[in-house]
Amino acid sequence: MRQTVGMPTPVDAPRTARERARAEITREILDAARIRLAEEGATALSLRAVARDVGMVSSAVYRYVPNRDALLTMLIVDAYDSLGAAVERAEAAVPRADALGRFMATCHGVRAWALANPHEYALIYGSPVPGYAAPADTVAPASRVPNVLVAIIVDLTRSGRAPEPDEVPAPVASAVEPVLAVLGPSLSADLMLRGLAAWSAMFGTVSFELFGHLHNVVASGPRARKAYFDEQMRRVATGLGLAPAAR
Amino acid sequence: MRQTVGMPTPVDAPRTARERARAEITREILDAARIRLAEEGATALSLRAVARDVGMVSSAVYRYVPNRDALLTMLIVDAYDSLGAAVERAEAAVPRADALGRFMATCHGVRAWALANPHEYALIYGSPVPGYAAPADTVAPASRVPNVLVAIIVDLTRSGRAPEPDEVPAPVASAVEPVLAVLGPSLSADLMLRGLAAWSAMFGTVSFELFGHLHNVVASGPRARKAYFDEQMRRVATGLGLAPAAR
DNA sequence: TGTACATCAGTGAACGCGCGTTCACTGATGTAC
DNA sequence: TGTACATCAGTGAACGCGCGTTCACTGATGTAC
Repeated sequence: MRQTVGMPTPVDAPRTARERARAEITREILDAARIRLAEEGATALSLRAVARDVGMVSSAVYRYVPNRDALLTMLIVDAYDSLGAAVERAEAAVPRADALGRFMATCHGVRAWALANPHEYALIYGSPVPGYAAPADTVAPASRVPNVLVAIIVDLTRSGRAPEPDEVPAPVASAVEPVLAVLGPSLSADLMLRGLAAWSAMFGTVSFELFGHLHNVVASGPRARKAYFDEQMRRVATGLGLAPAAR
Repeated sequence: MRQTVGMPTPVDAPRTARERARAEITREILDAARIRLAEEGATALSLRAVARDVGMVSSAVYRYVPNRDALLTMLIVDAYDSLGAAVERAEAAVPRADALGRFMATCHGVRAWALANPHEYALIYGSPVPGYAAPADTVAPASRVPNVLVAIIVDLTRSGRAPEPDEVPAPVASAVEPVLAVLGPSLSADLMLRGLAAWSAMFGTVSFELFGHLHNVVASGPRARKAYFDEQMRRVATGLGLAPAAR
């Protein structure tokens, strides 16, 4: 259940033929579910349809998945992991000292993944699925992108290039205490607020594009859309204190 | 069908008893649908349930609503209008010269409405409903909030207090041509980009809060959440060129 | 290495459910003369 | 003002559908001696 598709855990590798088959079929079920999700969206996802796709009778799926909600959870974890891995990869390809480059790679990594996987994006960043409550398993995968952003900001402060922190009103400072405690004990409240703003702007901009709110607002060609996103993120980066000419 | 609930059109008022009854029952159906929507979300919305709520047999609803998609469209138009009216009201209460105040009133108006009507918010700003394509009727109501923002920016430029426009790369300038043509022929591409950023940040921040992404990030009390939002929007305002001490 | 038993995967039928939509119908309201 | 006909609202039954989940079952795979 905690097994991530495409990333077979080296420990706990299946030994017997039965275990091998079980792991493989579980993967097949998740793959089929992901395709269904991509084609019809989360709410139309049904166990019966998935069963048909993998060539089983519907009741047989219950050997692998306890129920529909569990399947949704797996897909959510999967989506967060897939997005996280893609973004980490994109960001890691940029030299550590190039903070602006790392930030822009992160932004474009998120957008590219979202455009390639719109329904999975909607599953995790769109309206919550009604009647479904995300369990704790999703927290860690969901933190992968924020972690990347925090790392960029922390590196920036370590290198002494972060902007002088502004004063933050006391109620605001205490409002961001939870995230400061978990992610960035070394960061000022001001810098964390900038980071959160960047994070919101990034996903807000992607969501607007993906959910159709840029229709008749930004020219619809892929190049125009990308140029628009790039420019907006560049401006966000400036707000974060990432100088256009890094170093 | 184009009749907006709560705002009976003075022209075309119903004359005969039959017409009066028809208008009233149509309103009852929409009200019931809105309540269902608020309680269970858009995807669970069914014509049969609405029929039960208003005390009719399911087939009778078809006298008033052609089908389920049409009902969804009415609810979407309704939601945009309700949000637009609330925001216009909040913004209009601030003196015209106080640009920052008008902007902040707009932001808080959006957030307050969203918190009060989470499912309606999700309907219009969350994941698109699968298999549903918004018709043209929704364009005008959807523009009410953007129109408010544009008016603030236009007033700002008229009064000569807008920031000096930055250079904008040519591909970006042409990307925002559609919105410049429709909403702000008098605005520079740079200022329009700032406005779009503010718009995205505003809804991005509200969506993050409403869709649960601030869980364990920003303290969950209503006061902390409001303080956080206020601070972020204040920073966005600064980026828009709205000085903290207006005038 | 061989046998007896336990575990597991997958089947097929069934349960009860709610959905959107159509259709022929009754009875009430409106309209034209 | 009164009557004959047309329009409309609402009923009730039905169609065909797909869903999640349970259950007793067969047959294959694994394990202990």
